[in-house]
Amino acid sequence: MSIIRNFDKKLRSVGLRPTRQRLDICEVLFDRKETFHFTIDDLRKILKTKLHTKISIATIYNTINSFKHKGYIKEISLNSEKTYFDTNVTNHHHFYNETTNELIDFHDSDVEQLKLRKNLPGKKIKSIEVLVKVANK
Amino acid sequence: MSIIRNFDKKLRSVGLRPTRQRLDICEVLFDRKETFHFTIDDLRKILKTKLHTKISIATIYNTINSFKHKGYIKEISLNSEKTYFDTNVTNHHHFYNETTNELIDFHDSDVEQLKLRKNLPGKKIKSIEVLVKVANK
DNA sequence: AAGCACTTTAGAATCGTTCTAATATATTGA
DNA sequence: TCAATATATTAGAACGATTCTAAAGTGCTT
Repeated sequence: MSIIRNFDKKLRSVGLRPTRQRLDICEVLFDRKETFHFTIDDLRKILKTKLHTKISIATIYNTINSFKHKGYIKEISLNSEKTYFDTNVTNHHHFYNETTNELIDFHDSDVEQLKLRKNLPGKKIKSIEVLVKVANK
Repeated sequence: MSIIRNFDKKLRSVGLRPTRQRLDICEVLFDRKETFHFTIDDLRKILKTKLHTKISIATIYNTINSFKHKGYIKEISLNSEKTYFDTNVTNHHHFYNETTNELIDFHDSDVEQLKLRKNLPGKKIKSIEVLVKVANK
């Protein structure tokens, strides 16, 4: 059972046709052990240089937006010029290195007791994200 | 001692000349009891409709960027099309209502034990921000 | 009041992202 | 297998927030 086959299923199961472009993007995003943080431009460069595949910028945006809506990736809440995405969709948080623009994961278990004392009546909590900004000493 | 006088001092103390434009912007941002969350466009509208003052968009951006660098306001880490600023520069966090795009403060004391177990050698922590995304039920 | 530094301004430029509508590809059903 | 239909891709235009440019205006010092 090839990886391609898996991605094929992964796409079909959420109603997306497994096109060459989407399979290539899956390969970059999901064929790896570690969490992957990326911008659209990062992804575009990897597709070009590592996979030698040319996908139009519109398709890259379309695909990434689909994947986000389907829950395969998530957008990181962070104010930078570019939007960062994360292939790790589990509950976790980030260090953001302002010197290098690098993102590093940390897990719920790395924070003590993230319990809110305040609640908002009539609202439901969608997510809780912690962002720790750091700089090189 | 007028408010204008105070803003005059506030500006001079960080090396900014108290121009009409900057004083008008100070009035909108700082002449209020509550925390103020705003986008550039919010500010522009208030200047126009409430103060009946016309300030070029370039000046609004320049001033807000100066105020940010001087520590009089801060930018909120949040991925939305527009950048949000906050006149509350103390340690605190935000609820972001995705239904209404509204921001609501909550304080350090509203979160239990925000202590990190993980640390990054060779880095210094600049800020810790918690963002709780909510939606209307 | 003159001179200099700083500030404001309109409009152009930039850049990330989305839109458009024409072309191509995948899927379905006969 | 071969249309017919639905979905996807694409180049390039458009958009929108923000920054840049360089010319004109203002505030401050002497």
